[in-house]
Amino acid sequence: MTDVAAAAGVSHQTVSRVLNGSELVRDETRVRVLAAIAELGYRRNNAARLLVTNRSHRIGMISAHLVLHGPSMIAVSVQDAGHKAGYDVSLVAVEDFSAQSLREAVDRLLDEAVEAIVVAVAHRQALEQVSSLEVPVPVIIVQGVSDGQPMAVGIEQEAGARVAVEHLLDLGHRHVAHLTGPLEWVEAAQRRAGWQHAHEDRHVLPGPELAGDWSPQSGYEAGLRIAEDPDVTAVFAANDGMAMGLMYALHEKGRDVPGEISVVGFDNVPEAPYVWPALTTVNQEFSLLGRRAVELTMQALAGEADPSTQLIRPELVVRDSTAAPRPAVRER
Amino acid sequence: MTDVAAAAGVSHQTVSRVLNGSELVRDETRVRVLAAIAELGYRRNNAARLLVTNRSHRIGMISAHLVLHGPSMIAVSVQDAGHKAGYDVSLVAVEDFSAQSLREAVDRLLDEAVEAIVVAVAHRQALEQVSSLEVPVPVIIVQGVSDGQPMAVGIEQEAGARVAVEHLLDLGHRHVAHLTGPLEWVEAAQRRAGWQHAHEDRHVLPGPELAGDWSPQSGYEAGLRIAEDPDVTAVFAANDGMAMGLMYALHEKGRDVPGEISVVGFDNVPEAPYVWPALTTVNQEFSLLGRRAVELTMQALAGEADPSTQLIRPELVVRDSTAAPRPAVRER
DNA sequence: GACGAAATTGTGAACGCTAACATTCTTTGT
DNA sequence: ACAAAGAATGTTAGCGTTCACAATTTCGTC
Repeated sequence: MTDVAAAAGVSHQTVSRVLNGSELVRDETRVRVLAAIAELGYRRNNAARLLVTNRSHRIGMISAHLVLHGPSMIAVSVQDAGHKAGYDVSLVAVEDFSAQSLREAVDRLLDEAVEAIVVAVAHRQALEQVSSLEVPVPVIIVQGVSDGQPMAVGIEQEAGARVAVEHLLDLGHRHVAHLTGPLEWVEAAQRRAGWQHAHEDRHVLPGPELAGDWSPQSGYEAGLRIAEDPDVTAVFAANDGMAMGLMYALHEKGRDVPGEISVVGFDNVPEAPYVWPALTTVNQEFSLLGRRAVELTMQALAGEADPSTQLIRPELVVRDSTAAPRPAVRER
Repeated sequence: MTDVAAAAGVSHQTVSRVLNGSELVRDETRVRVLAAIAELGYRRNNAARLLVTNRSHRIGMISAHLVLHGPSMIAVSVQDAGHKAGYDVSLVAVEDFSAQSLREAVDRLLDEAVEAIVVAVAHRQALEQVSSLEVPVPVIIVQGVSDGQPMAVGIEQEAGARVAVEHLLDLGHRHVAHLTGPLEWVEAAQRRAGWQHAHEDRHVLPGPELAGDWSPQSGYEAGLRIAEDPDVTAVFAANDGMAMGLMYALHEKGRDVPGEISVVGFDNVPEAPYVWPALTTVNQEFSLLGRRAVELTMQALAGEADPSTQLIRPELVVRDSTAAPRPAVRER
């Protein structure tokens, strides 16, 4: 900077002012400085800047299970929205949800001088750990959010599950079976709750509940069992991957989808329209989620803490994997 | 740091020494300093550190199309491997491959004081732009790598494509059609080359070539056309998403897979085993790729430039979407 | 044509750390 | 017991910015 100042015949402070867009510098001077900067290929040292300003323009994100569609989309969208807001985003992936590894993740981010931390881990345990941690910067939650949680933005999982189940009930199915995600995931628990409540509202008992782990493999295994049960005419799987595994098993066992059994997924992965039959599922607007998360972060940074939870409502996408039950089934 | 020094009754330099693991400090003193650090909750300021050492312990990564399976896996694996090597990884996603946006991406990373840049963009144009850019740090390429390219680690796309096509030819198909990715992607071009060469080696003409864009949608459209062509008994799709769209179209048109037409994909996405029929595809070891990329980066940083290209050989995973052609087809 | 206010520019210190060198303690050998 | 070598610690000076304030210039006014 001193070199630039010398080349432009001004003081280093004037160079600094030009760089920071101060009004207090004559146009002519500004031009000279800019020219000197260009000529010398000068690039300002952000470490020095951070040292004195204490503002890193960086936010941290803690994430997990980035191989899964949802988490990875969220990570990308937060990163993107952050960049657009002029912030760098540091991502650290955790592999388990112990107090220790969360602590490490937070520490790593704090070492990078992040101004806020976005937590995108839907594990119940993780969220508890995080909220019990002493963190000297704002913490924003973007997954596994329940209503009334402060500093959080999420997708209304329960509403999404409800509309999926209601769609099936509306088609005439007496009840709907549910293949859950791992219930330690808030998302999974909320989708399950939505499934239950949809039945309760209509005063019918829900169909059988099977436990999955998000993987298509677990969907496949569940499918093998469902194929044996003549009473099941509709299944709501907690994500598309499991729905696909499930349909695979049904095919394998010669059960027709949707002729004999209807299937609904959740997530609307890009492949969903192209499995056979095209999967009816629930679409989540991840990019909107990222944008909202960053907006909230900016508010927190500006001190305008808005404690209300922002919730985004997902919507059902009807395709070919759902249909009315066969008349045969309805005879009584 | 001064506070810690005071609390421990030593000079700030001794604290610095403890923090940097210097040998030149008595055990007893070290313990005192550590205690003071713990008590005061002291955390060293990396900006100040970077300012004087000029080492950021950060590497940058330029990526694109993070919604796609491959790029996103690569991003995650590099990030992960980087962390394990003690480096933070800054990711910036580019949306087009103009000189300008690449320049911006590089500048953004340089502003973050990265010590090296990993480029994970398989677009031919992007790679050309990047190599023509003046970048004051080592640049490592991890996608769209061709043999003999310096500072690069990649997956042998052509070999992968070859083994896929040879599998089909071995099953007795006379030739194999190919659904390409966008050919500006080096990957797509290489897979296409592998498909061609496999045919050349056996002195047979390749089947028809159709242009796709990675999306299941484009696979679906290609599938509609292939379904009309009685001469096509086997298709090699350049990625799994297109393969899935393609199979969907074939189903829709009543063509049996693999009975009438065999299909091979590329990538081995998690859903591949659970589409119907389970997709034969080519598996790429992304986590290995990330590790290798970081190894190479570390070498470059240490000045041991190894100009040889590291290539990883992908392997075929045979599932149910491929079979010998029907005898009917082979009658002549 | 000189006065004051506003606009523009400059000066010195500080941010928290490490590098380089200086100093003070311990040993060790005789 | 004393020098010399080596181990452990301390001192000082930056790294490249911005901040707070001081100094200088410019301009409108009478």
